[in-house]
Amino acid sequence: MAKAYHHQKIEQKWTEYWEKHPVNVDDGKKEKYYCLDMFPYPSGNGLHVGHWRGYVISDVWSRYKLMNGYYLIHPMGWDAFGLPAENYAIKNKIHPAVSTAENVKNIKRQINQIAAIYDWDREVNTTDPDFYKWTQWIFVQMFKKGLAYEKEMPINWCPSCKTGLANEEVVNGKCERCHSEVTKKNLKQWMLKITEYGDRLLDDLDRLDWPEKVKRMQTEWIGRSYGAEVEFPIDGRDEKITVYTTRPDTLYGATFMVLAPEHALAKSLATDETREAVEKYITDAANKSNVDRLQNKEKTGVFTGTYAINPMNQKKIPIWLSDYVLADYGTGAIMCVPAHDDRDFEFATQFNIPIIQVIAKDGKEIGHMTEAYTEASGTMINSGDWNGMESAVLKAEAPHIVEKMGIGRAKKNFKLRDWVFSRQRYWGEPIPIIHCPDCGNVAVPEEELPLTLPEVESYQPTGTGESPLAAIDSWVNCKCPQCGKDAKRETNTMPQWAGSSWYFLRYVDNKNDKELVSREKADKYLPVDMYIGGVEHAVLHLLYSRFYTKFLYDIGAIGFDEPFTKLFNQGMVTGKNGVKMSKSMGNVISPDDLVEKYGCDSLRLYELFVGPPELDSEWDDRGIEGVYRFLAKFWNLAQENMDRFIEPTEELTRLRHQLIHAITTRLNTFSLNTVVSGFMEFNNKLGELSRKGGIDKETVETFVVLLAPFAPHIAEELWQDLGHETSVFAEKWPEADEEAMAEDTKEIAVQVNGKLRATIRIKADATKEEAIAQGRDAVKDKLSGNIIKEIYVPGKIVNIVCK
RNA sequence: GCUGGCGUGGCGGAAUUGGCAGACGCACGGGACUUAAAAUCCCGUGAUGGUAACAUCGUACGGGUUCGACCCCCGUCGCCAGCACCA
Repeated sequence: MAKAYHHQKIEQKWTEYWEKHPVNVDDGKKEKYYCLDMFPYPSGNGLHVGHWRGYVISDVWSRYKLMNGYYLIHPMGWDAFGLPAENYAIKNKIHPAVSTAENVKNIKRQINQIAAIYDWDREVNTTDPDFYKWTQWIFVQMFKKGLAYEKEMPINWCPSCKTGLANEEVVNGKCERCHSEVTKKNLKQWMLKITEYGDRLLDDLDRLDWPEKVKRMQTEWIGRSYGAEVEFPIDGRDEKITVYTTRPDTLYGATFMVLAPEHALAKSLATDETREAVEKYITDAANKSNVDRLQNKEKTGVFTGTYAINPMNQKKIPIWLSDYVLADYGTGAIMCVPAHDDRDFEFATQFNIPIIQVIAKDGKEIGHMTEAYTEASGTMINSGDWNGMESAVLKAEAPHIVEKMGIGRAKKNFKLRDWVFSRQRYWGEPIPIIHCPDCGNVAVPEEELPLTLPEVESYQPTGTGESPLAAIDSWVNCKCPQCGKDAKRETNTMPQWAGSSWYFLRYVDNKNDKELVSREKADKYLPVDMYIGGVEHAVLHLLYSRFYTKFLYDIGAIGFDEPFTKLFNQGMVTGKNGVKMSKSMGNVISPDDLVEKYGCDSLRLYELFVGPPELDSEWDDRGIEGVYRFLAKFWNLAQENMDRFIEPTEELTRLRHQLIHAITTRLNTFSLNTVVSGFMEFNNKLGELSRKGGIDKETVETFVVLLAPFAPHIAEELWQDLGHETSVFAEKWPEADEEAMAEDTKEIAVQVNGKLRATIRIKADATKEEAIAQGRDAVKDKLSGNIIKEIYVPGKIVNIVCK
């Protein structure tokens, strides 16, 4: 009786073996390969099968690279600052550090069930003072370079989380985390000047092997545009209003101007007649919530009573206020060309403002326009000297023309805003700044870092815009490091993104107490070759990390300026009907029971088999039975043949090489679901051959080697049973031999008039004439009329066209 | 509204990118083994007609290009994602 497949026994055995005999060792000669998972937040809920998927994908890829001769950097750590731990602390009066440590322990246990080859010596935790010392150090360097600055301004405020938010954290006017409606609050904030890196963040996307979708999202988020700033004199005053436009070619068509209600000149433009209405409009606009502004796009506005002069034709144009103009983009003021801009058209129609067409549409002046003509193509009309020019050409030249005229300049703009970096919460890195009445803002001296988070009695956020740290007098009051006078500490903390913006650097040198990473190790092991995680971070974490990396490159801390060479976004695993797994929906599937029942190897395979790795997949527990049966079948097949292997036949050798080829190409294109189906298909074929005449040892061995990255335990056990004393992971990934793969004959389809009528087996080297002759013969009773054409696509098809 | 992606059996999904549609798995049906069940193994399984060989239809819908279209082009519908007054 052959040995039976006991997954628990085997998996335990090899877990212990790998513990003692690690398979991934740095011999100093191998090339490195850095495969990184987005590190998890240690949630109290533990992992569900969706989290597993990403980790399985990265481990399969890592083990594949290992078998291709690389030394792997494949680390894991904890993104452990953040609100859930803090909210838990508020509710249960347990220090976040305590609950976090418990959660880490549990999730680490779960992650170990995956049997991924993580190098736990490299583990990092963003809440560890030895780690956040460097998070603070980076902030200090940014402060010294003027990239971290303090500013009071209306920022996005989540009334439920009671903290300010970055632009990136506001989704459809709601808090990214808790989905409460975001309001505006005027707060003094630390900001990071990410806009200074706008061009590089955009241009360098070209160099990255990332999904186009993510690149597109970042491109749109950064939102670079080219145009001109043009100055419009105010009628009867010495002042000018500067506007930004991407369509300076339409300058002659500007029939009015609109300022954001928050514009510095807004109030002063009112006349005695309009003052009351203007002031009311400004107040109303200030009270409008983000969601209001987003959902209600009907144009509102108020005429200031004042006019500007169109600098091209000296015509007087009315100045209006409207909240469709954003205060914090461009100059907060726009020139309006209703004939060629949808929004201006809507506004002009509503308020009866003249519309002047300046680009001919289809060579014509339309007269009464019913909609704006927004294309920059056509001949200029009603435009003085510019008449007759092509608008597309003029669009590019106009910025230089206005510059020469002394009324403006070429200008580029970004949608990207500086990063609001202060959080009014407890569980984050304290911002290492001291406010001195004489010296102003002074950085905490580097030798005093880390500035540790003090114990606090109440974690409750105050809601006033101050962090709970502000209540600790003994901590707040300090001496200025520069002049020694009484001073106060900054009490805001950093956002959760701070630690995750650079953690991947620390893994390669996590015990260094002199530098955040040594240049030697950074040069040797970085950057990350493959980064695997969900798409939800497309513009948050991934943009911030790129910014941090570029900054650290600029100050010479590291020698590369893009952190992640290749990115893979795995799809979500959902419950029935595509519903996201969540505690409240009650549809969370824990991997623990499945590992117990079917084993780690089966769950690993099923995580891949459930669907294409880049797409969302619905979890169905029943499907795991299928992969379990496959493993058990393969196991039995191997065991039964152990003492009766036959010599390799030509067919077996061919199949073996075809398998190598199929698995390798599918693996290289990340088609991991079809890798698994490929294994199953081949296993079925082997079963058949085994019943018919037997199978050879080499084929089974190759199968085991190929299966190893996917189902490592069963592969090791079978490898040992096949008589090997070293780990299967010491094996080199096999190569397919083209010649051995080739078949002497091939089955091809024969069509008549494009319809399948027969299949024939032809010699692989058959000539066109031979193939067609054979094909014609096979369908001779299905031909009617005269043959007018005969087509042969080598190795694929014969098609006979008759009429 | 704009941009991008997708639409294939009862279900999850394959199809070497223009060449035999539905691989593989689930589910279902039949059979073998068993006192019986479970497990396991074998066979079948897009629809319609036919005892059958076979024929016709079939990749959201309507058209087109081609010897040949799930794949390319034009139009329509539906779903998903991102952005959302950025001038």
